[in-house]
Amino acid sequence: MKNEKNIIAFLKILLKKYIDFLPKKMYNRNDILLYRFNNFKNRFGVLMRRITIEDVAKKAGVSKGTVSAVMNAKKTVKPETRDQILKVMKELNFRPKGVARNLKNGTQDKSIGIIIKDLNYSFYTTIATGVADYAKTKGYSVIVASSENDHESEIKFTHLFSTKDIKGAIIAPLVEGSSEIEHLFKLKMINYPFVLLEDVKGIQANVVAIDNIKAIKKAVKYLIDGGHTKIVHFAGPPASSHTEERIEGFRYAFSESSLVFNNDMIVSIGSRHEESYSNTMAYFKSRPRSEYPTAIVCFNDQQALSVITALKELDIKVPDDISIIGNDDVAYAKLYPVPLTTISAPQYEIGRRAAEILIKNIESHTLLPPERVILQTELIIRESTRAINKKD
Amino acid sequence: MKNEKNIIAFLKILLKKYIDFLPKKMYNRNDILLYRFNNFKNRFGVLMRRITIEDVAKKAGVSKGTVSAVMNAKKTVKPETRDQILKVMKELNFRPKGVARNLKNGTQDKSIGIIIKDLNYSFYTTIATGVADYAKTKGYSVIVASSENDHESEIKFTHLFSTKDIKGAIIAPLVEGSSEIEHLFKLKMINYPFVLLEDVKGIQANVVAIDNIKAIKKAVKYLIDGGHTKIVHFAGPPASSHTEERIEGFRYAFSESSLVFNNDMIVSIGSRHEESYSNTMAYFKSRPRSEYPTAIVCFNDQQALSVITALKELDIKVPDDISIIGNDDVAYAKLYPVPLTTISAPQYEIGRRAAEILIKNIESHTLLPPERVILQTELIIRESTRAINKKD
DNA sequence: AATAAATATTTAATCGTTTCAAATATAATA
DNA sequence: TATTATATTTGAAACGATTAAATATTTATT
Repeated sequence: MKNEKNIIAFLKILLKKYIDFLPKKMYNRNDILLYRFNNFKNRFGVLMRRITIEDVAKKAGVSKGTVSAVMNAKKTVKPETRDQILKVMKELNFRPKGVARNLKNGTQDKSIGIIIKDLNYSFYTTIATGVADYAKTKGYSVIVASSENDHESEIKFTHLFSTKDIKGAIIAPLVEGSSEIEHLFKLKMINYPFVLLEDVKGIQANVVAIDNIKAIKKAVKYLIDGGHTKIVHFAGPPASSHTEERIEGFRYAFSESSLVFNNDMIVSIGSRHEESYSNTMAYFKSRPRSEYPTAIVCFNDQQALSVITALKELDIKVPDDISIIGNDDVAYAKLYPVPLTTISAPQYEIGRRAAEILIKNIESHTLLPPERVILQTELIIRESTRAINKKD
Repeated sequence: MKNEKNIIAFLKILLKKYIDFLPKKMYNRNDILLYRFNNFKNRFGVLMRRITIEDVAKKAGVSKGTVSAVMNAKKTVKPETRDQILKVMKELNFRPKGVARNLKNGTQDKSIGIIIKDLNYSFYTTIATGVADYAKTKGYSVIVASSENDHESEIKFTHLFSTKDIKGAIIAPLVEGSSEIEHLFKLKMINYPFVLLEDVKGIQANVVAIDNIKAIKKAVKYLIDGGHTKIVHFAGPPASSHTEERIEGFRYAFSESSLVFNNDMIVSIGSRHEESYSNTMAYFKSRPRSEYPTAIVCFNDQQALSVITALKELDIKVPDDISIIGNDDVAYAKLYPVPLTTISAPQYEIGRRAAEILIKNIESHTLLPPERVILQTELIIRESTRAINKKD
């Protein structure tokens, strides 16, 4: 207490010096102080004792038990006592610590988490929906975390889940280069149940994934059978194993045909709209019409839409001049300006299966051996592709 | 222990009776037992003592401290001891309780939660992205929960967040009828910081929202100024206050014009694709061409797309026959078959502001008075609307 | 006024880890 | 062998609430 006063005094001095760093007059003087105080505390680890139920009890002149009773809406508390306690709680801005509340009689609520890569990409949110629907039938709530393709975030979330008594996690892992997977090993050590949505080299774990390689092979074969010879792949973001596998599938398809693969057929254009749009523009502007491909296999539907938009701009007709194949079959792919030929992944099913395995593991008393489920994709033919019959 | 054996014996009997309910031979005999056991336990509340660090310590012949050291990767543990402990942990399938781990030295990680209504609706995921981006600058992680328009889920999630030491929550509240808001009062009682994304009658809290009424008024006025007289509003899902406010705005717009409003102008068609598509079909098939409206103000862009799709099917031209206005300005609205005229809501900004207020509250030592922020929208005119000059 | 019954409050044990000073074992050195 | 340094392990005290049992207080009943 006394120490706290000293710190405040000290801070007042600091404030005079650093007042200009404050966010524009959003706070009144008092709040400025507290705001700074918090910042300072966080930055320099000056610990301020947390307000506990005991403080409230003392100030209100009752026992901890009574305060607890108020918080839990027990009807045994006399109204006047109750009011007094509530008042003190407000005054002290008392925030009971959730974990402590649940320590004694382990919380009832069952919940699992899913870590996806991109919150605004329907591929992942559809998976999450599959997870949520299945989980609900088993009485579990689902919370979603998105790493937004940041490996550090992924680590943070695995830690968060496992320390907050979220019972298990489904993870779309970021596998970059030789990939840091220490956090996954940590989970394994504490027997924390989890399911991966992509294979991760070096770790034995439950996996539910799609067969990207076969998927792309199918798409390429369809184009080759349709008479296409000048085919390219517009690849996705570098750090993704989806990107890698799709490239591999593309390459692989050629080994089974009479055409030969070469590296110029892989064009990395990303999948964010602005990025892939401008990369597409650049690609076509930098080469003569005679060198245009007749077909493009896109990384995903989102990217395909950007490509189609760019092509329209360039006055290249789809599919007359160039055929386009997407990937994912998102909900609105059939509504594109040109209804999109694409590879449909069973996103919802992925989520469902992953949730199923996860919950089985959560509820098992013994450590279960890892499972591996690979789901197949389907080529959905719409209007963005056409066969070429005249060889040129 | 002995009791546990009895239960297993009892279960064996039960099993004989209910063996047919088991999932198709996925488990070996032993697992079947455990699987059923868990089910049984959950269903009838037979509590099986949880495996604790003490069990591990005892079985491994060491103290709790040593086991803890292993779990926390301290380097002071002799390798053989470590291995032995890890082995026992696996054998017992020991899962340390997260909350207990964090009890002593309050977890470092700072996290906030957001409860949205629909994980697959970009309006909300964009808000969440705004939240996440701002939160990140303050060192907070964000987890997302989606109520999927289920009020019970919303309640569950508020409880989940507050008891898992998620530091605060941003909530897109479901306000149905006279609305159950007890859970929000509970949060207030424990001074749990939260921000609402819509006004909720009867509760004083932080709110960051958009001005739906003004938004729709603007849209309707634009149509009326363009000479439209037969305007209808395709309303959204019933339980949403967005739906209500938009209807109100629509109605209100007429009171400021020379046209008169009547209830037939409000058509409830929902916002899920299948639903709004078929409702649109039904709407037009059930009336003669002469009674078609010349303009439709849609609940949101998603719905607008379904409507446009249906109209195409019916061979009604947009905007030549009917003008369409959306709502939200989602990322792909400009790429629609007919680039969509729509009302742009500052989704990202909503998220940012909400996060800002939330974190300010979290970090304040005193209880701050509630804030209310109403953000304005903008009418984005594209190609799905046109003016009518000939009066008919 | 005495007693019983109903209400309200306190006390003390408890949840399952982590922490860290002290104890002990082991290895290195004189 | 005794001494010192180093490596391991132990064990009790936290952490911050909840809860059942014990106690105190008020109200009702005779």
